Amino acid sequence: MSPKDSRSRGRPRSFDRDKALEAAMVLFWRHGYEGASIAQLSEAMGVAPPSLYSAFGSKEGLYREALEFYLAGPGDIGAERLAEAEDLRAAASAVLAAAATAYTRPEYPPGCMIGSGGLHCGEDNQIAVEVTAEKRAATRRFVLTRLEQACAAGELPADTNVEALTDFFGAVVEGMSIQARDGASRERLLRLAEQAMRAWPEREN
Amino acid sequence: MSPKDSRSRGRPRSFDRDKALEAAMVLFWRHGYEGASIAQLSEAMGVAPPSLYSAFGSKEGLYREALEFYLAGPGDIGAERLAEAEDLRAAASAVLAAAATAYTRPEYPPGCMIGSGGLHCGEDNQIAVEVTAEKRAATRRFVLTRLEQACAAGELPADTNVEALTDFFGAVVEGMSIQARDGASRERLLRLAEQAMRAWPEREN
DNA sequence: AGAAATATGTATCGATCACTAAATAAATGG
DNA sequence: CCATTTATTTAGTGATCGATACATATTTCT
Repeated sequence: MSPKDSRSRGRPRSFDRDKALEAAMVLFWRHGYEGASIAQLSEAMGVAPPSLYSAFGSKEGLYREALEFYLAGPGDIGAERLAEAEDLRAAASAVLAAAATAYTRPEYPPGCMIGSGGLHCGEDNQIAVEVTAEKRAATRRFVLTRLEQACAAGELPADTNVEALTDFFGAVVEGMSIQARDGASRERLLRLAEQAMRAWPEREN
Repeated sequence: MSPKDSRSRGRPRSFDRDKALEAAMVLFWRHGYEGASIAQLSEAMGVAPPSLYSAFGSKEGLYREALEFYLAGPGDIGAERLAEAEDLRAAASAVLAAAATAYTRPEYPPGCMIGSGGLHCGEDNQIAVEVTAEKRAATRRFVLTRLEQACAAGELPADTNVEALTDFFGAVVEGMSIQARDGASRERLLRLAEQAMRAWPEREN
């Protein structure tokens, strides 16, 4: 099952699966699911369509793997630090700063592949919309769970509306992604994040 | 030039241009520029392709007119009230509330056709991305100008970073649009907006 | 009435879409 | 060596894309 397992039978794959995935990720990132054609993907990946389909199953399968590749690579803004940090407010600020950095990497397309991706598709490709939305939803669930814990532990004022704070936090991240796509600089996004943190409750104790 | 001008020569148009535009707007709104095909648009508008092209020139022309139709109709969140209101902070809050309402109308697709629209297209359709981004940019320019005036007039604290506040405000609106697309209720968006307003400076005088 | 102008319906256009059938190449197992 | 297995190459599949040619219908202008 694992790729480095004892060499399986048959002709070995002639391309680097991760390098191909990286190229596909960039194309989907920049042009969206429908905006990246198999012909373009095939060319950018250096993999002819039959091999592409043999390795990834379908365009949808390739997209799903590209999303995972993104989340584990340039799309990782370290949201898990919310769960580890002692100072939750500082951790939230650090996540926003990481987003500002991640969404303005000169070597990658601007914005977030997930936060502002997969929003629109034709009727035949709604699955791509759903797959991307589920990634956003998973992040929001994670943040909400963490904020509920924090509220119970007194790290947040007892009257905090954690759902509203979670939604707000997600909206800022997603809005930053759109503004990055519109050309906002890293510094500008960092100042946006600083402004947003004024809505984050201060510690009480 | 005007449609109700003295009847022009030639066979009169047999469909209601605004009704057709409304149908096109809804399709573009829900599926995006590339996700809405001419065949779907033609069917939804009740207008065969030759008449469609005769009336709107091209798919891009139809999209541009649908955007204007949207801005003047269900997409109007009353941003101009920022310029008129005495209490700028209350006006900003009202705009966010109007956005929460506009993005969750049961008779229309969720979210904002512009705020979270036209973000991704194939290389041949980048013009649609640019047209939509320019609408977002125009709104940001308007808000920035207003906040600069307010800062000069003492309606905002003198040390306010108006650019950061403008970007933040836009990000919240755009993030609300994405969350609406993801199924957030109107009430939830209103609470998000309320949370966001905590980052808006209080009056000093 | 007849000419000019504009819109409509029918029937497509070539290009591109996601995807694959068939033959060939390159590896392992016996 | 030969069978088996898997990947690659070549050359396409039918479907749909945005857009249009052409003939016809309906109006105004002279």
